[in-house]
Amino acid sequence: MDQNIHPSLFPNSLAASSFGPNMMKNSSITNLNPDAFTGFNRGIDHFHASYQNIYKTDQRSLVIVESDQMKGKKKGEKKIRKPRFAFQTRTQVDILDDGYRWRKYGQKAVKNNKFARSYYKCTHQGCNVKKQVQRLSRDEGIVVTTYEGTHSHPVEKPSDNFEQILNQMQIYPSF
DNA sequence: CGGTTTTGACCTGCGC
DNA sequence: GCGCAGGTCAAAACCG
Repeated sequence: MDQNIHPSLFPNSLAASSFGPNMMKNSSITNLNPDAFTGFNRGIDHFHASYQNIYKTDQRSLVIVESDQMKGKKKGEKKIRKPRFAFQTRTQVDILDDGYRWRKYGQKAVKNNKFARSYYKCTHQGCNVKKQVQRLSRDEGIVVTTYEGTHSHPVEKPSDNFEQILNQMQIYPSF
């Protein structure tokens, strides 16, 4: 699997639109630690991640992954390539409020993981953005959130900024 | 009552 | 083809 470090903070606008613009404020690169990917990759290696960055904000660590999707696609070119972004968060809270409204539509047990993965869809009409949330069993303090698709509408709760989101998290010693 | 969560069934891709 | 793993559906339960 490729493990190229992507040079830019956010390669394109998709990241910001997926996470919500407010979530990106106050983020900055302060550390890069490839070792942190080991457990992360084990969890979602079927995504064929090609770019991986670690972002640290305050005491909490975030991982941003831009990934290819559907490496082996069929001859019919009907498959649309949707970008997927994942980040991992050191938190004890599973539900991270990113400003969008989500409806849970599934939950599956993951192999080699004692925690289940949850599947969510954006409830806005006509917006088929999905996300999935999964806690690593090798490090219960880490939650991986994966976004797929781009929101076709503005954030529903613009008042929520990144600081408020961080306030929901528990401070852990990083790495 | 309407929207959301839960949960087992169903589907699909992939490796053997 | 079969079985496994991941992803989705949908009916029932839940909840404000």
